[in-house]
Amino acid sequence: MEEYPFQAIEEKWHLKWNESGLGRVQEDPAKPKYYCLVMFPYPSGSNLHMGHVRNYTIGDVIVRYKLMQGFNVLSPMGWDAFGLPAENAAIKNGIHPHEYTRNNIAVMTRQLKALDLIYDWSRELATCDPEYYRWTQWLFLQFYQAGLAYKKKNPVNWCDTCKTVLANEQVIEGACWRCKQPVGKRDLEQWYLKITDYAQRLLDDLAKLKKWPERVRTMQENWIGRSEGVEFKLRIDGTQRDLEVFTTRIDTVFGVTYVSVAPEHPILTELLACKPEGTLVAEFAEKVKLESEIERASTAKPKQGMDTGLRAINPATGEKIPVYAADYVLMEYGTGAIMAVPAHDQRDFDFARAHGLPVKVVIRPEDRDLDPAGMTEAFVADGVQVRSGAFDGLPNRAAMTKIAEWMEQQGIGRRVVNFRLRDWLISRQRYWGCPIPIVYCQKCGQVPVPEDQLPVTLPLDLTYQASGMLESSEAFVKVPCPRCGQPARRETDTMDTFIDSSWYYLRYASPRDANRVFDPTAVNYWMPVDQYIGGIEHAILHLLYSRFFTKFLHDRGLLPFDEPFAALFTQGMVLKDGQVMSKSKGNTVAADEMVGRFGIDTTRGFILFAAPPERELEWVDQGVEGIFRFLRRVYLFYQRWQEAVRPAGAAIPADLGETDRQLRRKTHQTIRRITEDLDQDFKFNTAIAAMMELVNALTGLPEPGAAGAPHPAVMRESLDALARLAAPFFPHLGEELWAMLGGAESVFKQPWPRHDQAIAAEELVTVVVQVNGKVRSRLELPPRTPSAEVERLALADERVAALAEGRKPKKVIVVPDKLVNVVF
RNA sequence: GCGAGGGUGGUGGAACUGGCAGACACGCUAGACUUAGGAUCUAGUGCCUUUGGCAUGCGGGUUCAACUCCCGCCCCUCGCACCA
Repeated sequence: MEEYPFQAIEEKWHLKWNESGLGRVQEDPAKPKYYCLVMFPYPSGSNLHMGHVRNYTIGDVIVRYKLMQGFNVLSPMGWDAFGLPAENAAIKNGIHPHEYTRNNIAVMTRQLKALDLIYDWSRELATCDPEYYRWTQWLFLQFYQAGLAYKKKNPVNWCDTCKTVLANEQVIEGACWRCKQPVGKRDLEQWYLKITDYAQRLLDDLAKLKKWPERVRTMQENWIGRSEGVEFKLRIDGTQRDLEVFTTRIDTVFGVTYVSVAPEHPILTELLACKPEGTLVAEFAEKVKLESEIERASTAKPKQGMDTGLRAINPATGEKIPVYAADYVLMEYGTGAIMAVPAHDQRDFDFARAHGLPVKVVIRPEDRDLDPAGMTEAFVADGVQVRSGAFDGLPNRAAMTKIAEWMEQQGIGRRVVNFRLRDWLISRQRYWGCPIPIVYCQKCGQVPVPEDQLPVTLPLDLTYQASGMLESSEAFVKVPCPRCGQPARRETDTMDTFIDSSWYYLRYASPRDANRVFDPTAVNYWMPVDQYIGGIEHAILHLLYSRFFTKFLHDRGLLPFDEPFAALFTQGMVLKDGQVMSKSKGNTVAADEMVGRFGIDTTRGFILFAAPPERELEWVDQGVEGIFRFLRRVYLFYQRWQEAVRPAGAAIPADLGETDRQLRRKTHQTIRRITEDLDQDFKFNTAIAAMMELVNALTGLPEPGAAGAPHPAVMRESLDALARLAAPFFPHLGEELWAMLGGAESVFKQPWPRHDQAIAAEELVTVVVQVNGKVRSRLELPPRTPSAEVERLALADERVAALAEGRKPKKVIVVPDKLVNVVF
C-alpha cells in the first residue's frame, strides 16, 4: 500500500523549525509589521484539548499567511499565571502555588511546542514573574497618582467560597464567575480603579472598532449602559431636607403618585431616627439586605415595600405624595431614589396596584384617553401629554425637552447622564496575585511604595494556608513607612488578575526591558495589535479593562494610540455532547491523542474544515479521516509528479491545449478564492474546500507521461501554487511538498501566490435558461455575449419553443453571463 | 422583557451586490481489487407519484426571479436584566 508517512514528515520539520526559529522577530522599520495575538492562557495544567487546538490553530494560520505575505509578524505567547486555581490546588495537594504554576507552565509549554505553532518564545512572559508584576505595580501607582486608584468602604460582592470580593463584571447572574456559587454583599474598604471616568470614551470609541464583531461592541455598549435623564429634588414635607431622584422619563413627572427609595437610603435613617417608622424601615432594610443578589434581582418576585410615613412635594405639581421604601430600587444606581409613575412604568404600576396607590395618566395614545381604573398594565408607548399643566397637548417626546428646560430655568432640576458601569473593584483577599504597592502608616496614612522600591515581592517561603497568608507573614507586613520611616503595615490584599492581563500585550513589545514598563520605540512599532483572537467570554471583562488601560496610558502621554486591538476575532467554542469541552466537565478530546493518531496537520485541518471559525463546533471524530485521506492524496500526487515537473523555471508554452488551459484556470481561480477567503473573516473551511476542488481536478488528470497528460510546466505551476496555499493550514505537509518540488528554503519564506485575472477568467459561461422562472435549459456562451444574442438563442432553444406553445413571450429578462428568463 | 446571533439533505456545512439551492466533506448504497476490509479506487446519493412536481423554521407580501428584501409568528444559542 502506498503510504503517507505523516509522522516522519512532521518530526523532520519539527526539528528543522526548532533550529531556524521561524517565530523570532525584531523591529524592522523597513518591513510592514503585523501583530497577531491569541489571548494568553491561564496555565491550568490540564492537557490541551480540541478547544485549545482550535484557538491556537486559528492564530497560527493567520501568522503563517501574513509571514508569506511579507509582513514582519509578531506572535508571542505567555501566561496569565496568577489566580485562584493555583491556591485551591495548593490547599488540596499541599503544593505551593508558585511551584504548581511553574509546573503547569512547563507542561503546557511542552504541549504547545509539540504542536509546532509559530511563537517568538524569546518573548515569553508570566504575570507571576516579579519582573512582570513590578510593572503591574508601577501601573497601579500611575493610576494612584492620577487619582484614579482609590480606596473606599462600600457594599461589595463577596464570594464566600472563594473568600474574596469580586468586581461587578465578575458576577454572572448573581453568582461568582469562577465557582458559580451565589454572591452576597459585604461592607468592606477596598481598592477601586475609576473606570467610570472613561465611561463616555469607552462608549464613543466603540465606533472606531470597525473590525470588532458587532456582538462584542453591543455587549460593551449595554454594559456601559449610558442613559440620559433629569435629576431633580423633592422637598420632604416639614423638613429642610430634599430627596434627589433620577428619571429618564421627565415627561411623566406630572403623573408621579409616590416616590420610592432604596431601603438602605441614608435619608431614611436620618429623618426617621426618632420615629416609630424608623424601626420598621430598618427591619425592612435588614430583610432586603439578607436576600441574595439573585432573589432581589428576580423580576418575577412581587415587589416589596412599605410606607415610611414621610411625604414629599412634587415640584412640578406641588402635590404631597408618600415616600415608600422599596426593594426594587437600587442604592447603587442613580440617586438611590425614584419618582414613581404607575400609569407609565410597569414596575411602578405593579407596586401601586399591590399597595393601593393611585394611578394618574399624563400621556394618552393619539386617539383616546385612558381610564386608570381599566388599565391592566402601564402605558409605556409614546403619546400626547394630558393633565400636565402648561405642557398639555405636546407630543411626549417634545415635552421631555420642554419640561427639562423648564426645570433647569426654575432651578428645580438638571439634565444628567448616568452610566450603569461601576468603578472596578480590584482588591482581592488572596495570596496568589500581584501585591498592591501601598503601605499604611499611623502618621502618614496611605503611602504609595516609591517606584525605586518596586517590586513589592510576594514572599514565597510561606507555608500555605487557606486565607490570610500574607497577613501572617511578618516579614512582608511589617515595614518602615517609606515617607517617615516609622513602623508601618503593608497592604495585604492583592490585585484582581484582570489587572495583570490588561497590559500584557504592551509588554510583549519589549519583554526584557528592566528599566521601563515598555520601550516606546518597540511599542510604537508593534502596537496596536492587528489581530486579536480569543473567546467571546471576554467580551466585557478583559476587553473592556484593556481598552481602559490603553486610554489611561494614552492620557498619561505614554502611548500615541488609545485603542489596543484594531481587529478582534472571537472563535467559537468546541462542544462535546452539547457542552463546552472542558476538563471540569470531563468531556475533553485530548490533543496529543488526536495528533498521535492522525498527525498535527490532519488535526488542524479537521478543526478548520468542520465549521467556520467563529461558530461553535460540535465535536464528532467522524470526518477526521476525510482530511487525512485528502492530505495523503495530495502527498501521493506530488510523489508521482515530482520528477516530471523538475526543474523549476520551465516556460509555459503559449499555445496550450484545452486540458492545460483548464488546469491553469482552475489553479488561478483557487489562488483567488483562498486569498479572498483568508482576507474576509478567515473563512478557513471554504478555503480548504477550494483546495480540495483543485486536488480533485488534478487527480482526475492522466498520469505523467500518459496520453493527454498536462504539460509539465503547467503542472509545475499548479503544484507550486498548491504547496504555498496549503502551507498555512498544513504547515508540515506544505514544507514537504515545497521540498519535493526542489525548494531549498522554507515555504514560509516564499511569497504568497498571486492569481492572474486573465488566466482565471472562464472561456465559456453557463447561462441558465428559465421559462417563467423555472430552469428549463442551459446555454454555453462566451463571456459578455450581447443580451440580444442571448435572447435570440434562448427563444431558439427547443425546450423553450416546446413550452411556448405558439405564444409570444410577454417579457424576456437577460442577466449577462448568468441567466435568461422568458416569461409567457 | 431588552439586545445580538442563528434555524438549509441522514450529518458538518456552501451559496457574490436577489439570478442554476445543497459547493466541499462525512455517512450511506452498489461495484472493482482482495484470503479479508474498518485500506484504496469507481459510480450513485435532497424528497416525491420523474417529459414533471415539491423543497432553505412557519404564514403572508414584493419581484420575471427570494436561503437572500419587507410584514407577522415559532424555536434555539449567547449577553444583560427591577438601571428608574
